[in-house]
Amino acid sequence: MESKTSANFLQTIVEEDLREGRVKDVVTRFPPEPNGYLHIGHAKSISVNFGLAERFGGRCNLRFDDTNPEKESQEYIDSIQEDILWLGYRWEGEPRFASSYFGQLYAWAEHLVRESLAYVDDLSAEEARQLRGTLTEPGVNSPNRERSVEENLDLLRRMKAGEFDEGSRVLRAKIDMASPNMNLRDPILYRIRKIPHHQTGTDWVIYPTYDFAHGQEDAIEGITHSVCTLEFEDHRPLYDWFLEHLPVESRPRQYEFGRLNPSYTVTSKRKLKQLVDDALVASWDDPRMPTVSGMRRRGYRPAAINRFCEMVGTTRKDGVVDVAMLEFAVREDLNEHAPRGMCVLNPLKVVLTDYPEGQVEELRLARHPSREELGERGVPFTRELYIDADDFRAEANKKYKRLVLGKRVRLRGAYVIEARDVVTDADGNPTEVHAVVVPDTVGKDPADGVKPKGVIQWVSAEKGRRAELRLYDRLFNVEQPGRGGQDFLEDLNPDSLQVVKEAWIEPSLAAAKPEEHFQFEREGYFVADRYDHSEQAPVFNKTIGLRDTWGGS
RNA sequence: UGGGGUGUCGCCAAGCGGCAAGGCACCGGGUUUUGAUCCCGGCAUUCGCAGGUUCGAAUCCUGCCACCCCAGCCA
Repeated sequence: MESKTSANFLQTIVEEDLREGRVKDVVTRFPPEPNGYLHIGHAKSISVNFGLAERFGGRCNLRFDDTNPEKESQEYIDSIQEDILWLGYRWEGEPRFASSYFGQLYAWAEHLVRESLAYVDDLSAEEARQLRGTLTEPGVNSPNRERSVEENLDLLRRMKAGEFDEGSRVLRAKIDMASPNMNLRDPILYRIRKIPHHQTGTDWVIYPTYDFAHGQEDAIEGITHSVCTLEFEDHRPLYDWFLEHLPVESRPRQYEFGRLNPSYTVTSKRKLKQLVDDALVASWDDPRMPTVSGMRRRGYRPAAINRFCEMVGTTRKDGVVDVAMLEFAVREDLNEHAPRGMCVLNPLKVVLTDYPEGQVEELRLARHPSREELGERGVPFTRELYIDADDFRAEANKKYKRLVLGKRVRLRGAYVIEARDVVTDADGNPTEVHAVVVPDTVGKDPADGVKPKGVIQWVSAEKGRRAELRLYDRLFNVEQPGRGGQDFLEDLNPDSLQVVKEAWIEPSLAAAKPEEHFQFEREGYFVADRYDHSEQAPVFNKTIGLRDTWGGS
């Protein structure tokens, strides 16, 4: 099960820090802003942060980086916790909130003012942008840059007291307007936002920016290794600047790794939100979404997602990972864990003309081909059955290993049958196949030595149950939706959802519990829908098809 | 055209001066009451390019090239 993987660069760093005594205990954190649902990229970050702590006997905090009440909400806070727990991770103690450090952060802001390292600026956003310079030209100092400590302190306190309008003033660090690193051109520490915060209500009208908050939050919590993604690399000098100039009690270090971008999907929150808002998908947890809750509803198990995250590795390289790798992890996991069952998607009736009417044989079939401990289930066999329409042809070449007129096929776990006749509709499509049972072939080959070439699934027409099946395919048609500056919606796959209203399932399947996983033999892996499935009205979502190496037809 | 990163098989990824791991995908073959699983085998004389150092380089040096990130009072 455990495949051998060499240590990644983060593990190497931690190992060295431990060995050299730079840190005693590893403390990491997963710091989402509660402004959306977690997706596969977050799962990777969770795997990295919790995984690092786990591997070295340390701890990992969950911290909501709620420094901007504008786009945040309790709904997201709840879903994020649910998703992390579902993935199988446990954070240290209670969830933390950046907002609970607002008092300390503010005190540190005053400290910087007193040290003449921060000032209140009256420039409008537009004016500030003008003075910031460009990537190739240095910026220009704000006319307010040299205010006295007293005046700055007074202004800052009045900002906090709510005396000024939104946008009229900000607190900035006094660093270097000519720095080649844009983040060091007097970055903003506080801005005025007169809207209620989901945690602190109306206590505050000024909010710290990410830059002024993150490193200090890490320091407060005693984080040793603050791991984030590559786009924050340029922020590291600023992260360090604050820790150097503030009386913090610990010294966290920031490290960055490359984001996880699977092909054929999108992971930007903006795009995911648009898919939901424009009703292109049903919800954040639509089974086609790359969200954690979407993958859950689709039928991916946490083990598969975690395995995938490990499989792709952790490096400083940005790239696109083939979804086939995720799909492999999902199949590998489900192949081992999902009990088998039979389901007919596109029913074609078969009448066994020599089988007694009303007779029912309760066959015993293993739930899993290699895991005996999973036991057996009873499958009723009757005179009238359904097989898949694709599994019958009046005539076919020798490569076709299913039922052909005049030929034999094995009904999975049951008898070998031989097709004798076919009834067709006006268009010549088969509507009913008449066949006979080859005697004494349950668990045995035919006595006459004429072995069938193939095996197909079937469901008793009398005892089987109807079920709704939701078949999902990739949400996008191209590897990198929107690549080349085009609208990513242009790349949507119009056939990503297909609903089969009346599939037939073997009776025991109706009793499945929501979120129970199965392999419908020869069709793929399915999961009983988390919300819509019931014994009375079974609903299954197709997680993923079986690997199919059959070339022709 | 400033700064910061990254370039090893179609994709991911080991490798850190001694002569290219592994996984996914793909292609063969075997087993099989799932055209699944499983099992065997194949798949980079070459490491973005060009020079240089060295007995010896993907690994060191120099110079190019390509791609990604940064000019939110977002994170």
